[in-house]
Amino acid sequence: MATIQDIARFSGYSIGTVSRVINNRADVSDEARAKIEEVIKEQNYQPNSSARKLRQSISSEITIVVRGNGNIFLQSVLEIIQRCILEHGETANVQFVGELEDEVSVALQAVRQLKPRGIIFLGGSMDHFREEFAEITIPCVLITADAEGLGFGNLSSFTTNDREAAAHAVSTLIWHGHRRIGILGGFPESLRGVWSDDVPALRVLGAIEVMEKNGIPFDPERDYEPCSPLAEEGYQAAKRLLLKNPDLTGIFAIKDSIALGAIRAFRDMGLRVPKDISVVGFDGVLYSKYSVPRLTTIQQDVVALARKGVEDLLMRISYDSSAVHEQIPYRFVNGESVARPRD
Amino acid sequence: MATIQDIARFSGYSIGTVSRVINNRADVSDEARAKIEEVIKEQNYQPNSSARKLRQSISSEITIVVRGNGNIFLQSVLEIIQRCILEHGETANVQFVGELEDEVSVALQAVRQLKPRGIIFLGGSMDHFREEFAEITIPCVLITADAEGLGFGNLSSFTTNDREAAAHAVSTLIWHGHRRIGILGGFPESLRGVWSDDVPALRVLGAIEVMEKNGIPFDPERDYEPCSPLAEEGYQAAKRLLLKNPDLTGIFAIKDSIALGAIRAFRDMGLRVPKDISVVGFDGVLYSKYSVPRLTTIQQDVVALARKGVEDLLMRISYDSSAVHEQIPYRFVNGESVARPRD
DNA sequence: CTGAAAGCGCTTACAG
DNA sequence: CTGAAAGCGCTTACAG
Repeated sequence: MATIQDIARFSGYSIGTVSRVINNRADVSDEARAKIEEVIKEQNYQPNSSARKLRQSISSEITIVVRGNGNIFLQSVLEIIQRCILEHGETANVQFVGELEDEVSVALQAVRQLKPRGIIFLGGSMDHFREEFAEITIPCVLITADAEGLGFGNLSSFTTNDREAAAHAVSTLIWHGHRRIGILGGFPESLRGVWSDDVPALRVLGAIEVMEKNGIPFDPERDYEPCSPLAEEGYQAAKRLLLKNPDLTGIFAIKDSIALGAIRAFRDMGLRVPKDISVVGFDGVLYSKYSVPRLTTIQQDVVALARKGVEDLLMRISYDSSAVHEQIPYRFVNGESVARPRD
Repeated sequence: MATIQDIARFSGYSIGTVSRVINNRADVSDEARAKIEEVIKEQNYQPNSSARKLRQSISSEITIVVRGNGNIFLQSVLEIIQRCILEHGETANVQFVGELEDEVSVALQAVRQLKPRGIIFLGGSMDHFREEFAEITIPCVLITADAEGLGFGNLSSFTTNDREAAAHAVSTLIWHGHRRIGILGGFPESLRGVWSDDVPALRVLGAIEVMEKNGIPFDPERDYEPCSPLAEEGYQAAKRLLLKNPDLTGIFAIKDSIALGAIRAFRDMGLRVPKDISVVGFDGVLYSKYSVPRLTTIQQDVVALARKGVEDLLMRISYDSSAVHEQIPYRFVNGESVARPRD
C-alpha cells in the first residue's frame, strides 16, 4: 500500500503539498498538482482514512439513521442507499431507532461518538427535528419526509408529496363511488391539525381534504384508526375499525404494510377484497404487486429518493452548498384491491 | 472527550498500562487494572477508534457482505445484525453483491481497502468460498449457510439445516396426499449432485430425497424449474412449471419470495391455492403470515442466526478462539396454502 | 506557492 | 508488572 510519503518521494514534492492536492486546496501550482495527480494515479494511491480521521478528529464517514423496526419499505430504500454510497467509494454505518424513539438525539450521539461527515435520515418525526436538530451542524439529508418548513440550512430533504399523493389515492375510492371511507394508520394525534407536517399526518390530512372537497363526511371517531406501520398492527387496527363502523366500504391505509395486514383481517372477517370492501395503500412495496388481490397503491420512487439523497449529501460534504428540498414524482398503481361498493 | 492521556493522569499509571487494560492484556497487576477501570468508568472514556485503527493498520470495524438484491429475507436478518453489532458498541459497513456475483472476491477487496477486523457473510455460494476464501485470514462468519465442510479455521457458520427442513416441508405435501410434486427455485445445476452444498441445492436435494423415500417419482425435466429468489422470478417460473406439467398438485418453493410469486401466478392461471394446488415455502418472511392464503412454510430463526453470528464473530476477534458451526432450530409453520389434492 | 515540523490518540517492542 | 518512546499516515498552522 502506497502512503503519502511514497507519493511525495516519487513526485519530488513534500508530503504537505501532496496533502494539499489530495484535499483539493487552491494554493498549489498547476504544475505540482499535475505531477502529483499523475503519481497518485500511477501508484493507485488511496489516502488512509484512519489517519485522516484521527488528524481531523472525525471518525465515521457517513451515518444513516433509520426510523422503524422491520419496516420493509425503508429496508428497501436503505439497500439502495448503501449501494449508492458504495458506488461513490464511501462507507456508511447504520443506526436503527424504534418508531417511537427520538432519531435526532440518536444522531446527536452519533455525531459526538462517531464524528461522521454527514448524516442520512430515513424517515423521521418533525417534532424531534424542530426541537433538537439545531445542535447538529454537519450536512444532513432527510429522505422520505419534507424538511423545507424546518428551515435548517444544513438539512436537505427528498420526499414524495404525501398530502397530494394521499388525496390521489383516496380519490380513486371516490371515483369508484365510495362514500363511506375509513383511514388506517398514523398516530392518534395525526388528526389534530393542519399544521402537522409529519408524514403520517400529511397522508391522513390529504385523505380527509379530498373527502371534504367531495362532500364526503368524515367522523374521526368512527372512520379513523391509528396504528404503527407493521402488518400485524394494520391487521389489528383494521379489525377494530370495521368493528366500530361496519358500514365502511373503502379503506385508505397510509402504508402498504398496513394495507396488506388489513386485507388479511377483512379476509378473516369473511369479507372479500375488493368485492365487499376496497383497500388502497401507500408506498408501492415490492410485494404489493404479488399480493392477492394486487394492491392499488401509491408507488414512491425509491431509487430516485435514495440516489438523489446520497448525491446531494456527498456534494454538500465536499463543497458545502446549501440545502435543497425536492419532491420526487410518485406513480399511482392501479391494482385489484378497489372496486365499486356493493350497494 | 477523555483520551488515554487523561485516564493515565487520573489513575496515576502510564498510558502504556492503560492501553494494556483497555486491550485486556494479561500482564497487568490486578491493582492497576482495578484502578484504571474505575477511572475509565468514571470518565466515561471510549478509545478513539481512528487512532487505534491507524496504529494497528486496520480500518473498518466489521464488514458485512450481503448476497442478493431486494432479498427481503436477508434484509430482515441484516437489520437484526446491525442492531446487534450496535449493541456491542461496534460499527459495521455493508457491501451488497448481486446473486450471481462473487461475494468472496468482494470481501477480499474489502479486506485490502477497508481492513476490517472481521467479516459477516449473509448468504453465499460455496464454490466461491472453496476457490478463494483461503486468502482471507481474519475472523469471518457465514450466516444462513453451512461452512463446516469447507474446513476453514477462521470461518464459523450459523445455519438452518436446509436439507432436513426442506424434507420436512415436502413431507407435509406428502402427508396431505400429494404425489405429483414440483420444485421451484435454485439454479439449473442444483439438481446435479449429492455433493453440492449450496443452500438452494441442499433444499432441492432434501425435497427430492423425501420424495424418493416415499416412492414418489421425480422427473427433473418435468417437475423442476429453477429461478432466482425474487417474487417476479417465482411468478414466471411457476407459470413455466405448470405449463410443462399441468398435473402437479403440490409445489415446494425453496424461498417464500418464490412461493408468494407462485401463488400469484397460479391465481392468474385461474387456480385456487390450496384447493387446486398446494404451495409450501421456506424462510418464514414477515409477510408470509398475512398473505392470502397464509403461507405454509419453514420459519428460520432469524434472531438467533443473527445474534449468534455476531457474538461469535466479536468473540473470535477478541480472543481468537476457533471457528464453530451451529445449526439453529427451525419451526414449521402451518399456514393455509396446503390442502388435500383435488382428485 | 512550498517545505519542515508538530501532533491527532493510540499500541507495542524494548528495557528494566 | 510497568514506563518511556517510537511511530502508524495524515493535516495544518507557521515560516519563508
